[in-house]
Amino acid sequence: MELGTATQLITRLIILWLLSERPLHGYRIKRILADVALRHWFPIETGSIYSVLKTLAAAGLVETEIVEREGQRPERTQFRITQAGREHYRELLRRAWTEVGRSSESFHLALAARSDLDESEIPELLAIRVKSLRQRISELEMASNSAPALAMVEHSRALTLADLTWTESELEKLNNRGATTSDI
Amino acid sequence: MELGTATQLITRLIILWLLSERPLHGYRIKRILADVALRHWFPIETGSIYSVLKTLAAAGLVETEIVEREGQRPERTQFRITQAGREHYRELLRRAWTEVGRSSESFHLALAARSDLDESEIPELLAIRVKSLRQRISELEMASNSAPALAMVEHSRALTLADLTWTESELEKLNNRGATTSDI
DNA sequence: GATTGATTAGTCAATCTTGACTATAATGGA
DNA sequence: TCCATTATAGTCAAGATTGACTAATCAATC
Repeated sequence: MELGTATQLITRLIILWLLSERPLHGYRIKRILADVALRHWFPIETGSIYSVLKTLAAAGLVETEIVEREGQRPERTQFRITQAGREHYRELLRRAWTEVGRSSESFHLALAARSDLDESEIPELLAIRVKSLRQRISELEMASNSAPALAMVEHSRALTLADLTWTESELEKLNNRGATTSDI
Repeated sequence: MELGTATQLITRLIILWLLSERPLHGYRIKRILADVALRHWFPIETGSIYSVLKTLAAAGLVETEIVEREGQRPERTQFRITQAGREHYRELLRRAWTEVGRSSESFHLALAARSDLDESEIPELLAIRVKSLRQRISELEMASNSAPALAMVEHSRALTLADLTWTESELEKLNNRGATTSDI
């Protein structure tokens, strides 16, 4: 079975990841993913959960386990990962380990289109970016550090730091240039 | 006017970016974006171009300039950015400069779900990742270096290098551990 | 002048994604 | 006891995205 977009890959991967541990119903998945720690890393909308479950079921990667109800609560459909699902999941995981994402960042467009804003705006904008990056880093430092999360956090921190370094040096270049031009 | 997904933001931004320079028709945009250098950074599918143009037109950010034909070729609808479109464009650019993307990477899931693959697979997978990252870096080094592209390339290179460093150190940790365990 | 292949300009059905909304049940407080 | 609030479990219409496909023209070759 083929996958479409990058979004789709990650969404399926997340659902399969949760189901690989134990059978779950849609709403439970929704609640698990709503947890602050997870939502931050893997944001998925409510609708997508059910949509993806449906697709996975159609592909035989997941199957309806039971339709049960607790007390007079609404019915809920529990899903269980199949053998095929487990194999697919592990295959997706291998790809996730090896493939380097080609995320098209809007910041890159900003750089390419630099001349479309007043050059005088750029230092302020970069300063805001620096602030955002610092904020992100401090968030990461306070992040929960259970063992598996730790690697994620550290990887993310390393990349964000590199971004910060780059951005700061760009900003400094501008400030120096600005200083020399106006001081002479 | 509000924007939905991150995908949507970048797609609109790209189209507005191209239109900010001169009026274009859909197919021309398609060809411009099909160029290797651009496709690499900002991949957009054919269908999305026309879809986004339609949305932008409905929002008054873009207007149909002329429907012309060259010789007996099919008609083509040319679009021109409006004043509102220019303002929106510049606003999106400011956001692109300042906002730090929260891209949900599947590699992070791979790290979180590390125990779902055999630990013995991990070194090979990391080695492949290292190779992919090296490849990406050498691609970036050969990349076209017109002035606006340069900043993009350097930023990307800095982040990819940080990723490489992180991944290599992770791999080395594993190799050392493997060596000591099996050598004693 | 016929055939083949590339180019042009875009369409559209299938699929995916979003998030506001529904309908019921349990809970807490006055 | 009654009412408001929150929790449960999901639906669905509206919008976004994909990419294979169409239908015509032009260019080159046989």
